[in-house]
Amino acid sequence: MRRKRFDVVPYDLAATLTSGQAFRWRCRDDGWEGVVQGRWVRLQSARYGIQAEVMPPVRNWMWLSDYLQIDENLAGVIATFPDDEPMRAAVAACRGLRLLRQDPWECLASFILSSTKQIVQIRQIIAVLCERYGEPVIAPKYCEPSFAFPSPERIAAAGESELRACKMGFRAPNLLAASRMIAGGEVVLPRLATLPVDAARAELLRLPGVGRKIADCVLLFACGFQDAFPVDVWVAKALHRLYFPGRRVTLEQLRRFAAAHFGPFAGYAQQYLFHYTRVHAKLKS
DNA sequence: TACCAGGAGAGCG
DNA sequence: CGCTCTCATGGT
Repeated sequence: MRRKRFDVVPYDLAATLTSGQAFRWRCRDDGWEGVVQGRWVRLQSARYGIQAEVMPPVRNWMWLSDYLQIDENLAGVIATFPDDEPMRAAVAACRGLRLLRQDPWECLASFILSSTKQIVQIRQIIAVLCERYGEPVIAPKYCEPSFAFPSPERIAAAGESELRACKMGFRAPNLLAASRMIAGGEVVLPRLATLPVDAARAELLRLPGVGRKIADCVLLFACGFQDAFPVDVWVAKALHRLYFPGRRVTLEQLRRFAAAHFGPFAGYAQQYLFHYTRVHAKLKS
């Protein structure tokens, strides 16, 4: 086992890993276990930040510090948020919540599977998908077998009925067709980060099952476009309740408001609103 | 049981 | 345009 200490404060691991941006982290013994770049990882929060454990060999830690966005200046990000009551409340309630920088394919596939599903269910579908099609990953003996996220080629080689057997329902044909377009080089995901945001979004929108919301999730969570602002049912509810109480507002109006109101790190602000709203909904019920 | 879930896409007036 | 319906499945 190789250990690494990341000095980064504040960093709320639990909130970050369970706030609906990534779906494969599991809590065990006061730590979090997952797979990043095909490597098994265990993370634990500490006073100084994060303690990481991986299996040897390890050449460097860039792949992990990049994924965790260790070098992001969180205070600087938050300083760009609008100084209004909703954002103050969200920031106060979600101290240390951060955005990850994920693999574009895993992110895209995960969000194709996310539509009209609760986060618990999304996690289940993805777990089955990885068990059936992912390459085995070397993990400590005490762990049950773990798997990498399956490649687009591997999913493209599956049949629609096989995928439906993973409980993904009507999302199966979308995931299959998208996999085939990626595997065939029709859309090149690693290139998206080098494009202007509108061009990158247009590329994603060519994929079946990918509309504005899912495209924005991939742009934000995987391509580094920190002003991308995915509006899902939760964020729409939050924006409506907090900024347009009692008024009728369309989805497009909410997007335009968000683009104008939340600044260069709008996507970060969105994650705070999303998590804040969900935690509060949970407390109220 | 009924309703809803980090939507997309087609069909309609 | 803007609205409605369907798609599949399971949690609460």
